[in-house]
Amino acid sequence: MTITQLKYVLAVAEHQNFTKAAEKTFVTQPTLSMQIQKLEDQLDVLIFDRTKKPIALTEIGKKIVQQAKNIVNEADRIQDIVDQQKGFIGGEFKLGIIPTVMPTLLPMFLRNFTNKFPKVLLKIEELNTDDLIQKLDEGHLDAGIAATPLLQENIKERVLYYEPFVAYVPGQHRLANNQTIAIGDLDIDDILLLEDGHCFRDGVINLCKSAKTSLDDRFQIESGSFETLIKLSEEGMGMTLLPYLHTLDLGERQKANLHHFNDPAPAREVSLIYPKSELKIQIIDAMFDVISGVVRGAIAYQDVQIISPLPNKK
Amino acid sequence: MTITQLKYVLAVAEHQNFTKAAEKTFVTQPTLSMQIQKLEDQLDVLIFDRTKKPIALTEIGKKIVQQAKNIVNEADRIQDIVDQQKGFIGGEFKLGIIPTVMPTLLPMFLRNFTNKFPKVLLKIEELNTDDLIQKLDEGHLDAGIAATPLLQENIKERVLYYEPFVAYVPGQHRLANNQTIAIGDLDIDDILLLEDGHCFRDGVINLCKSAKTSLDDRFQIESGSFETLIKLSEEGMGMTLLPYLHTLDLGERQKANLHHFNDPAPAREVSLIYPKSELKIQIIDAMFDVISGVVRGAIAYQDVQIISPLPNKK
DNA sequence: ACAAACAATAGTTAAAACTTATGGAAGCTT
DNA sequence: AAGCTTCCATAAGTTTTAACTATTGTTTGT
Repeated sequence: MTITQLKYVLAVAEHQNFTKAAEKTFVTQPTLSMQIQKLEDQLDVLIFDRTKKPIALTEIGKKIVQQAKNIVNEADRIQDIVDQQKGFIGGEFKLGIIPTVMPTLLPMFLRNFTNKFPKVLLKIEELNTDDLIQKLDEGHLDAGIAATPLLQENIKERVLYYEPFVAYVPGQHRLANNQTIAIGDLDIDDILLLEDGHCFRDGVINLCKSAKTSLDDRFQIESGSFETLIKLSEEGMGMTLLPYLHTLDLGERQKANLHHFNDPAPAREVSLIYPKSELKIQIIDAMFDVISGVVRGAIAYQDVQIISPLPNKK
Repeated sequence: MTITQLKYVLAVAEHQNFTKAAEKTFVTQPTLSMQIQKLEDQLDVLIFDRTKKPIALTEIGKKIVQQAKNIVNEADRIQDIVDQQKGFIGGEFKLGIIPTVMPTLLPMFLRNFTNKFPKVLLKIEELNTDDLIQKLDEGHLDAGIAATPLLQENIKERVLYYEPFVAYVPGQHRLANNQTIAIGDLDIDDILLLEDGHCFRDGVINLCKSAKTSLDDRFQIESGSFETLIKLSEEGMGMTLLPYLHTLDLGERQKANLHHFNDPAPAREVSLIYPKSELKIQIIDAMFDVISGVVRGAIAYQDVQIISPLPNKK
């Protein structure tokens, strides 16, 4: 049994297809067939049920895949241990970022980071929180940036910053004349929300719940971008809430419509999250330091009230 | 990097000698040299410091060995998972037994076990408790039989039986006329002990401590076998304590010198112990069942007071 | 029934893992 | 200090195996 064989098994298990798995592992399809057969012979079990379409794992195959993941992960850590000992910061690093953080945070630290650690090959992906957690668990990502706390068993969180919610209230809105705004002023039915799947949406819903109203499921306009929400808001469809960093990019005219909350301002906690296994921890450390340094200049809020990003289950 | 290479590294790390490690891994010494060099090249670190005599691990080498142990153990478990799925009970099984249990317990279950599970290749070793725990941790043993509780982080215990202490009091001794005996009657300075390293010795010392006296370190006769202790006892050197199963082998004349304790009789807890990793758990289960079945007929004590086998640290 | 998709098989090649034989350094011995 | 032993590295040759290309065999869908 070799580590390579186990990697092949994992690839086939993941793609449920020998040909695709072969591409991903950079070998030809017959190589996969043979090596996996050899492993099956040696263990004297069938790992895959080849009669099913698409190909499926047998009962014991599932257990073997689980264990193979352990082994391959542990094996990968050896290079990591060596890198760490040498203080080497490099290699591939896969980072997932939630959509509502991506466009504002990434430009702030990306150049800085790649300059400082040129040997790290960053692969960045935009993912919502659920997918992010899943990919971290599966080892497809090395780290992620998301709103926290997530209360996940196998994931560690290191807080990068607290980003206050800012209300965008167009001129004709009932709250337009308030200098500042209180959580109690909010009415969920009056607020434009991002479409389902964004944790910022869930954060806003939680915020309003904590105020007074209970969300009932009547018609609401939802969109995937804050730009759209702002436009809709100006059309008189209601107010909306933006994360603080997004407000920095607005034009002067739009900034006039911003209303900050009274202290303690509601805020989301944005963290660097990564598996407890701490694979590539030295790169994670480096990234944390860079982002913290960059953000410290941009966000100076002290007195905030953290709003949970988790959807409220019923 | 291959699992084989990691096994080679572990072998050399263990034996601190390429030649011996080569024998143990059933390859020639140059194979080891080359494969380990290859791994070192690939990782671009030195795992071994070859200038030291005997050969030593480098700092990073220690970390690599630690991780390699994980990987190899996890890899071994795959075969185990398959065996378990198939309900196959077989393969090599290394069992360590403490000296004071070995001669009485082993004959009781060995034949029974090998008959029932002919495909298990039992390798039994006599070891004192400390060595046993260490070898379990290092993966050199699959399970052990020892006096418990041991309070070890990585070791599970399953109680096989409670074995009462029985006093052996020769005719001329001050306690010879007592029908039964109480813990309070014991005087540590008057009791013949096994030599240092036996946990039964520590058990007896703990027992006497719990009675009244504190052990002071003046001259005592100590021996490695109960037979010697009995002989010495009959020579008038004092009394001694025996584990119950040992008393079954005595002649009629010697049995007359046995004095059982009042209830609750002091007893040692004898358990099957094994690493938390539960490698080969199906064989462990089988062995537990066999031994429990055999012992149930021989030991029927209910009301016992468990004496710790751990040496009392000062 | 035919094409497409996909895995298995056959045959071949290059790499690797292992062997035996040998060399060289370090530590003991007398 | 010369000689012996121990022990690891190196060299050269052999065997094994992991990979490739090309092809065949099955199943699925049209």
